[in-house]
Amino acid sequence: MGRRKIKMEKVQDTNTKQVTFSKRRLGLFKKAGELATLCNAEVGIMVFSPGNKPYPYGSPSFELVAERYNNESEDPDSGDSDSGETSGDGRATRERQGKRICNRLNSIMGQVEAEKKRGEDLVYQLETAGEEKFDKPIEELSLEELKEYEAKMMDMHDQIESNIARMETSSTLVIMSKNALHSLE
Amino acid sequence: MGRRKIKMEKVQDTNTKQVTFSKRRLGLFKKAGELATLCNAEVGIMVFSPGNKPYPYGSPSFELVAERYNNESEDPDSGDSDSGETSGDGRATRERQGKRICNRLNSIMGQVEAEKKRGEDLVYQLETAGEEKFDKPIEELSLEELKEYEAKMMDMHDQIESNIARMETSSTLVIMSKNALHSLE
DNA sequence: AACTATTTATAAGA
DNA sequence: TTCTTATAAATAGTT
Repeated sequence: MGRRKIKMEKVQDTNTKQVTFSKRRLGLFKKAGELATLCNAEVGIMVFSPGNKPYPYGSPSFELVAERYNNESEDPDSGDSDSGETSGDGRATRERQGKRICNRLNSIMGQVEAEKKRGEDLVYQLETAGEEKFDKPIEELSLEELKEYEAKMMDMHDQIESNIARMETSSTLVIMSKNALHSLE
Repeated sequence: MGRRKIKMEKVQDTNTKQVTFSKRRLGLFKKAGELATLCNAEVGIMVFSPGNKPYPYGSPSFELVAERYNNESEDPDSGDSDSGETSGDGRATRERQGKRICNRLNSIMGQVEAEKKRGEDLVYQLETAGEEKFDKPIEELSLEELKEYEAKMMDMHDQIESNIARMETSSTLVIMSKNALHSLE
């Protein structure tokens, strides 16, 4: 799957092995998430790196999936019945449909607003934690590790803030769409 | 990865969903085996189908990997970097505590990385959809298009909510980690 | 950390 | 359903 085909045996070069592990672990987790999303399945993965570091993944969470496995043989009760889509009404009810969609969009807008506020609180929390963290000197190694975590966390914040910003843009589109819907009535 | 690109949402057709589940579950397991072989890692996977049937995979075995995870949650001394400390006096105990928390943080970060990757795909999809809608006057948006757009917004909302929930966990752990490290002084 | 040349996975089709 | 094939996606080696 790359420039060359590789033999399915332990990668010898330490650096290459580390890179391969990172790439493939991420790829594996992505595939797991897609399986969960596409097929409405639950997936839990635990990976131990050659350095014996644990890397869990779970949808909804590794703990829940593992727990469910442990509790197996409890309830073989299974009900995967999908809620069937109600078939369309007559064409004359277009207006009512439009209003229903408007309500739904309004609801979404509310959730977006709440999400935004929640994200801001979170950023504040983490920034505070980050500042306090460096007030007092800690053991060298631990400090280094914490710095690393902080950097990763900031990246994550940027990512999420960016997502929220994009959602705002999308929200604008939704508002415009709502106006378009109104014009249909 | 096939004849056509598919949307990352629940497959509706029951038969198609079954086929997709089988193919992708096998693909996931294969990838897991390759990761284990190439990188000398240990991998355990548990999948619950939409029909709630369990499909375990493990290298060396799901049970062993899960058991190891459970053991290390309680005995963090088997973490990656060698501290050389094996006795159980107060300082060593605190060090273990700190390391356990650090390991946990690393684990969560790993999961977040994977989610981030998926989130980026989602945002891209949403943006693409938004641009397409701008190709024509907003008044010409059909109800179908609006519904589609709304669904994508919901997906994105779920994604962001999930990311934020994980961030909350992470920030809590950072605070705990900070406290634990302070207690080393 | 990005970037391609390739290999690999897989969505439809037979 | 199992097999095939056109295409999307993952990634090995590179910069």
